[in-house]
Amino acid sequence: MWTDPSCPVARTVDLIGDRWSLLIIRDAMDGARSFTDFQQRTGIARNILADRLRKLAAHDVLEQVEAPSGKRRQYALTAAGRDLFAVIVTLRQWGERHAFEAGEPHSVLVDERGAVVPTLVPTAPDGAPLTSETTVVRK
Amino acid sequence: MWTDPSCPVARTVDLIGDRWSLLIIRDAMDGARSFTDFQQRTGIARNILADRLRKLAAHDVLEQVEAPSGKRRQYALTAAGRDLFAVIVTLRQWGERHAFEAGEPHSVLVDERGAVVPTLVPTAPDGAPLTSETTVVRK
DNA sequence: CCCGATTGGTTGCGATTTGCAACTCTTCGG
DNA sequence: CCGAAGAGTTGCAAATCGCAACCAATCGGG
Repeated sequence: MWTDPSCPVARTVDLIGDRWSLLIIRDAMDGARSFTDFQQRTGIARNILADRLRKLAAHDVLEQVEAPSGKRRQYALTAAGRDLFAVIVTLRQWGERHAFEAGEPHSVLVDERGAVVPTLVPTAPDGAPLTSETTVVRK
Repeated sequence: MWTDPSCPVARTVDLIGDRWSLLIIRDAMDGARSFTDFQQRTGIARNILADRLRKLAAHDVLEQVEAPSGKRRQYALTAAGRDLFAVIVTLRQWGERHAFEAGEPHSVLVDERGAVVPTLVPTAPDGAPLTSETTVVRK
């Protein structure tokens, strides 16, 4: 089932590591709920969207909920799906730094007061910044 | 060229958002340098690996460097590639929380002292934790 | 200096996966 | 009750992937 069973990175990538799943999750965090919401925001093909929504639901990232006043289905993030927020934020912040020309405009993530969300940096328990050179994977 | 030109998440996903690129970057951060290093660690097909290494180099995530004592090529992360560390860390931490059964063993990321790297949480400038519900994307 | 092993790919081809368009079935609004 | 959306499904054609075989350049030992 897993690409590399002992590595949490590989497992996560197996579950959500394709272009469309990540964009679907992004849009769910931005308020998308219906099939056509997702289809229009991402531009994904409808059959692939149906497949991805099924897989994300099967992996407990999304769930189907009954709309309050009707029969039409809605998709909502589960607790695990909402917990992907940090992943989406780091992808966004990397893109802002490295996928835009200097001065090229892009959207930004702000909190309820309108303040820009600070860059997420891995740190040691004492607060010192960490990099791949100052960390190691222990089996 | 871009799936959604104004969204930094979409741009990042366009560049590195496939299963193999992310695993290649993970392995590069873990010390992989040669073609066969990457091939053996990921298990990727050789032609696909050659293609991904080319693309990652074209997008300035990896670069080819001459090995000190010889002609054989090595791949190294660029500054932009090393800056993906936070992305790999959040993917890893999500996987640890949601892709393993309770009690199922997995590798962990530790700093030079051996201390486990704390969970990365998006926060407001004042340190308050943020979620997708307490943030908004401003165009 | 020569030979076999290793490294770093490339090529061909069959198996999957995607994307597009058309079609269906249900539901919502008036 | 009728027409328009919404939510998928189906049938292809085209693009990707994965495997195995092949190849050229090193490297390493004798």
